[in-house]
Amino acid sequence: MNIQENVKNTIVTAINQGLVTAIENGELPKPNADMDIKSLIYPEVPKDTTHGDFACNIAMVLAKTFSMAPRKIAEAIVSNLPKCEDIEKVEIAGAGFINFYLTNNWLYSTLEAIENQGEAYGKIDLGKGKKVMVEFVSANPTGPMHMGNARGGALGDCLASVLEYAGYDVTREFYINDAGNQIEKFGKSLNARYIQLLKGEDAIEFPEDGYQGEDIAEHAKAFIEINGDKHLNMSENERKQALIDYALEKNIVALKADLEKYRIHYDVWFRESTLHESGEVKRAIDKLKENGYTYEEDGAIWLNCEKMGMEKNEVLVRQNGIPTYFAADIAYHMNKLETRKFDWAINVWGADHHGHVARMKNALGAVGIEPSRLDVVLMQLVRLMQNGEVARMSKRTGKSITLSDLLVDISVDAARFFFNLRSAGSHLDFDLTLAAEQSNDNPVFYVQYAHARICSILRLLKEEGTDVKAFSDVKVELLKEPDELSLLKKLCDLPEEIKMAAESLEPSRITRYVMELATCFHSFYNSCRVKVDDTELMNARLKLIDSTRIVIAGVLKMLKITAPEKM
RNA sequence: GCGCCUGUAGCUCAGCUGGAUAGAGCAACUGCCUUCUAAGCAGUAGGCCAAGGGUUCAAGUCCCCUCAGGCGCACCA
Repeated sequence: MNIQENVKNTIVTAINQGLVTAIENGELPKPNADMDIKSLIYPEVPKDTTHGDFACNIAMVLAKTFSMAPRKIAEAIVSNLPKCEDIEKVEIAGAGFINFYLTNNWLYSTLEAIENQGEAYGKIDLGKGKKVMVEFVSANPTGPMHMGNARGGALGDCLASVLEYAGYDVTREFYINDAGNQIEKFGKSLNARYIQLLKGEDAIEFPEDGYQGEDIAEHAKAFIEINGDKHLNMSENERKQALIDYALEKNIVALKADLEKYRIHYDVWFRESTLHESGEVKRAIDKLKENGYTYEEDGAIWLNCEKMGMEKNEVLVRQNGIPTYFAADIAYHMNKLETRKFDWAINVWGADHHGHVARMKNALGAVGIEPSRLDVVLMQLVRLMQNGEVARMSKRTGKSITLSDLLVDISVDAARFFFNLRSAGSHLDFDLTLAAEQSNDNPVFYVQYAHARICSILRLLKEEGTDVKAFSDVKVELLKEPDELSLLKKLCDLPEEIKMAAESLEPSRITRYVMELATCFHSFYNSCRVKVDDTELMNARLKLIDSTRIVIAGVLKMLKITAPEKM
């Protein structure tokens, strides 16, 4: 049950009825028969609370249609509004706003909803059980994860949680790029380090475009410790393959471990190589051929993107017969949307891949899949700073800075919260030095502190024999201080916030919501005491803060952040 | 050159299908702990919403143009 939505519906119905009556009375002109006036009625929460609980601009919207002054229209509507016990008073203000002041009953019923639903409060049925896959991070398995993956991880994981709350059947997936060029490069790099370790630095030249990181040499060294030098006599291809098989598995295990530490658990780890082995890549290309979107040139097979209104054509199969990443990606999305029958696929990509979005969607259209079934959340890249300067390498270790390095300096709670503070589209500078120094300033502690404070009061009162009462035994109407009401209002907002976060694919809304909720609580805490002589009032406030505790804990759990009872 | 993203307080960012006086946090300043956790609260100050045009009763929000920054434009992924 979404209380706010119900209240809005009540108001829409009332306004609509007022309109209809006014038209019947002849106080307002008759609109065209095909005009759906009801759909134009949008009550919204005014920024300024003195403008009522909900405001509606319908009179201004209809001014032109009716050729009347907005205030006149508003007066006609208001004088014909049906009686409604939830509406305390209605005022016409400003240019023609109709402001609704409601009784507090709807706010009080929030406490009942929280009691009934517990930590599930806030869940809605926007998704109606539709199957959606969120694919995120999908970091290159040739090395450890960087700061961008840290942001993408927090973003994707929380987006998945938000969609779960919104009623979708969500699968989290990691796409392992264990095929293609970068694996080839990985193999060449490993091979070079392997030979250098056994036969000396000068025995083989390190590939120009190879992976320079120390982790490559470490893999080669560990490989030698296990297998000795027996691979030296094999063909280069056999040796490379053995090295790749060994190092890739190690890397994947490390990726899994790092992500688990970051509290991200995937339902599926999907390997690109399986798409090649199963023939799905070939089938995707055949399908494109069949539908007339391919042609051959210079010995390569091309996708005719110009035919789909795009500027540039793309290679699907190289001259050497090896399919491109793009071809595999088309097969992958066919696998998601056709083979595995997901209704909706969401990918979290770094903004540097934005050029790929339109191509991918068009390619889906070309194989007969509705492109709107794929959404891509583009995340702006993280620019890593250290001591106020742009940093590429960690000054401490000399290696590039990884997710695990980050988690040495700041807590998982702080990292997840920080990376979900801003919308995906905002460019982000991340100063590791500052983050480590000021981790106490991280707003996550502000929210956790609110939770701990509530727990502390509950503990104290419990020791004195006072427990939280059931909603039906509490005189909630005693809650009427401004800070009590704004806290109630904020609690009431959660389902609506979930809805907006899900619709806009912006989990950062929820992070900001829970901060605002904490603000409401802290204000309440400073202006109203819970432990007061008036037992009825104490019980009402106790109910209020316990409900707040449940909501904060629930939201933090959704974001996979701990909710400490003491700080 | 073409395309995508961004530009709002000193700094980092919100601003919901256009709505009433543009909001937070940090930094600065002033108050509030013998009473439930001061990791908190209340308040002051800080703005030509990058510049210019347009649409509208109404523009930070929509359209056009310019400027600045980031990122793309491979038989890489």
